[in-house]
Order: sequence, then structure tokens, then C-alpha cells
Amino acid sequence: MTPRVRFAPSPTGYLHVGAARTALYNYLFAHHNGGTFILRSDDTDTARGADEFQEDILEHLGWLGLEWDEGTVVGGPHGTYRQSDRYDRYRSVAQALVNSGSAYYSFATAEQLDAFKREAREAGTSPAYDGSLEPSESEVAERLAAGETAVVRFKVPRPGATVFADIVRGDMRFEHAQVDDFVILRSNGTPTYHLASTVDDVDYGITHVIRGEDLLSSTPKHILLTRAMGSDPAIYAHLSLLMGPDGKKLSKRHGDTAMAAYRGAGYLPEAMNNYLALLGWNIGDDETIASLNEMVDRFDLTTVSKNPAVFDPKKLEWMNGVYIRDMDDAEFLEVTLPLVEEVVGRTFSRDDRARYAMLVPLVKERTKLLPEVASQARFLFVDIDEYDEKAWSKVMAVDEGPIALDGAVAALEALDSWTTDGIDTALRSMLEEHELSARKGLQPIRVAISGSTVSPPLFESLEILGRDEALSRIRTARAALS
RNA sequence: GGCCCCGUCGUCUAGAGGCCUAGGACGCCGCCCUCUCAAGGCGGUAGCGUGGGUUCAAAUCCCAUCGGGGCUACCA
Repeated sequence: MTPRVRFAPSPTGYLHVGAARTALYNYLFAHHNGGTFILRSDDTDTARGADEFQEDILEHLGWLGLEWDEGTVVGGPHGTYRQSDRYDRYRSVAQALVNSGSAYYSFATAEQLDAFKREAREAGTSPAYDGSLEPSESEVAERLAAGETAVVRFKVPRPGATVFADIVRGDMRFEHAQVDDFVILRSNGTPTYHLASTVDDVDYGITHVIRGEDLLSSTPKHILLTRAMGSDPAIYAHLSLLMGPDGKKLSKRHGDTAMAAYRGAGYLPEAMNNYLALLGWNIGDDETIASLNEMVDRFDLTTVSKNPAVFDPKKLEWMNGVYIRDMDDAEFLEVTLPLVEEVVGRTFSRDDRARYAMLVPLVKERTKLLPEVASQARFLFVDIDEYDEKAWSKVMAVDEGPIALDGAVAALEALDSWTTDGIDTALRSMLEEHELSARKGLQPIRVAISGSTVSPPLFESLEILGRDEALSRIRTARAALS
């Protein structure tokens, strides 16, 4: 049996990192086992659903490279894979369930339900609505005929229990006394999540349901529903939830949770996938870095951790740096060029581009987040209009400042081969001549050409900047010093 | 309140009775390298929630306890 798994987000928000991890695990499981990864849109919550969210989810799943074999947009044998297109199907299942005695119409009011829960709580028992408010058949007929609206509830068989073997949790058992007669069809005729999701899982031949732990206690409902439809339940695997640094379920108040925010902040999809995979699963052999394909090869759902994991942006950032350093220069140039152009404020000419290409290997290994390249490369393309205040007072307006600058001008003017090596040699002998330490003697030059005490390596920077511009900047700084 | 899940360094984890004076990674600290910043190299800091058992032997098994989390909607 080849597995069929699905990622079924509800478009009630942007794709967040926790959902992305669930999608990733489904993807890894499907591919490892030669199965099918399906994307479905569980949009039964019409009040909250939005096209904007749906698009965001599709967009970022694509960005992560978690392509689906069947489902939304790409299609397949089951239509649009959008629940809002299948209301007739859900309604007919609900009706069939009523006909077979597995479900019933309910007129219970919010007040009645509240009272029921309150009593249960006071008695210290489970608040599960136990069907004692189920109306008689004749009453249903009468009230429906009179135009009253009703919900359809699933009749949970009591006493009894549902047991199942969860791949990550192990053996589960839920007493039916704890499960209430949940609504499957709302009074407006739309299905609830439980019905729609279960019907789809059955109709689409889903073999493994891999989802968040928040659905663990709903699983007996889904199993009961599946059996009532005459089918065998899927195998379930409930993933622990992602937490914020305070140990609470990860949410907006912990900072960014939307995948779009991470993409915008300069994270690479490869790093994101790698990091997310590690939250609850280990590649093995003390390994941390692995490509999507390597992870597919090694993925094993049975070794997934049960503990909730704290999402740690620090490690993600480190990992992003690893992936950035691993990019080849040409690729790095392509993805970062727009970022630099934006900060510089102009579209690059051939010459700009060529000079940036020379700088690329230097900034690449100094970058953890893509946008950082802009501040590192900026000096190459704009005039130095102001010097960092601290840099000026600490390295320029001191005894060594003018000496180093004058020495640099003299040494560089006399230099005939404007190369990193040539500059290196010339400046080092200048240092010796004036008895300056490398630190004291070179920092003023760095500040003069970049405006800051932090820049890419000096000799290379000077070479790329070009003789005229370099000398001009050093003279300008020297003049500002007198 | 009820039901369910979880509990190894600050964080992600390895560990399925002796291989553990608990391993790896991020972070943090120190040293080295070094023209700054990174990167890199080397070293260090730090953990089995607690209390009882079982056993020659427990991070690993049992019980209790404490802590955290989820669900408890005509949300998903």
C-alpha cells in the first residue's frame, strides 16, 4: 500500500512556521515511502477564510519547495480539493448518518448546552454533552416542518472507548464518556471541520494523517465518524506543537510566526526546512545539516519526538549562515543584487555589477541574513557622506590618524600594481616606516574608505574600489582631520 | 474543573538497565588565527524536575508528586 498523506491547512491565517513543519513532515514521509503528498484546503470556516491566506499558503509552500503531487491547483482525481466546493457531499453523508442512526438532529440551545457544561463542571465530571437532549423522531419531524433549524450531531456510542495506535504517541485510549455528541452539520447546512475533514480523508484514500497535537483529542471523533461511514480509519501521527521561548504555544506575541516574515528577513528555504525538520526529529549520527533529499532518505516518523519544541531563532540564523556560505558566488550575487541596489538607490551598471561580483566572496561568508549584505557592500557604491561618530573619535582623531592617512596616500600613490597583494605590501611597509601597529595604522584607512570601523577586508576593498576613488577618499578624510 | 499529552544542558536533541565520570548542535565564555567584522580551529560552561521504590546496577522500569502543554465552539 503506497501511503497517501495530506497537508490540510485552513486558510484562516498566513502560513506559519508550525504549519510549515507539519507540511514538511508530511512531505518527508510521503517521499520517503514513495507515497503521494496531497494539499487540501480545509476552508469550512467561511467566516474566517480568506483568499489572501490561501494564496499566502500556496506561495510559501512553493517557496519552501514542498511541492505536492495532488490537490489544490495541481488537481487530481478528486476535484478541486477545496472543501467549500463539496458541501453537497458532506450534507449527504450527514443525512446518511442520520438515516442509519449514527447521528441526529439537535435543537439544543446555547443556554441548555451551557447549563449542561456548568453542571458537569460542578459535579467534577466530564462536560461531554451525552445526547440526553436528543429529541424523538416525531419531535424532529414536527419542528423541522415548522421551520426550525437544527444542527446534526454525531451520536457517540456510550459506554465505549476508542483506541488507536498513534505513530508518534503510542497507544491511545479515549473513553466515550469524555467525547461529546459533536456537531457535524451546522444549522446553516455547512459542515464542521470534523465532518468535512473525515469525509475527505475517506474519499481521498488518505492512509496516514500527520498533523498537530492540538487535534489529538479530536481523533476519536474522526475515527468514530470514519467507522460510521463504513470505512477503516487512517493511521494517525500527532506531532507535538511548537512553543515560544516562554514555553507557550508559538504565536504572534512571540514575534514573527508567518513564513513570509522569515522569507522577507532573508532566510533561505533550505535553512528553514533543515531547521524545522530538526524540531522533533534528528537526522542521525550527530548530524545537523542535511538537504531536503537527504532528509527524505532518512526520514522515519517512528523516531519523531513527543516533546514540544521551542522555536529558537538563534539556531535558525546560524543555520542560515551555513547555507549562505554554501551558495555559489553567482547564485549569491543574483539573490542579493536587488537588496544592494535598493540600499544604494540605483540600478546597477555593468561596472557596478562587476565590482559587486568581486566583493561577493568577501561578504558572503560574513552574512547570516541576506539583507545584511547591503550594509556591507554599500560603501563601494556611494560617497562617504559621514563617518561613524565613534569611529571618528576613536581611530581618526588620535595621533595615529593623520600619520596613517598621510602614509597611506604616499604609499599608494607610489604603487604601480593596484592589486590586493601590491596594496598589502605597500601598506605594511608604510606601517613599518611609521612604527604603527596594523590595528592602529590600518583602521583609519578603513574608516576613510568605508566610513566605519567594520568593513570587508581592507586590501581587497581598496583594490575593488579602484586607485582614484580610494586615494580620493583617503585625502578627503585627511582633509577633514585638519 | 474534566480528559489527554509531555518532562535529559538556556534551546533542539542522542540515550530504549551496565557502553553515561550523559554524546552532538545552537547560544554563551575563553584561547588561537587575524587589518576590522565574520568565518575557521581549539577548549570551557551547563542537564537526567522532585521523592520513593524495583535491581548487584536506573537518565533508562514502577508509583507518587511537581511543572509545562493541548482539548473541552454551530474554530480548525
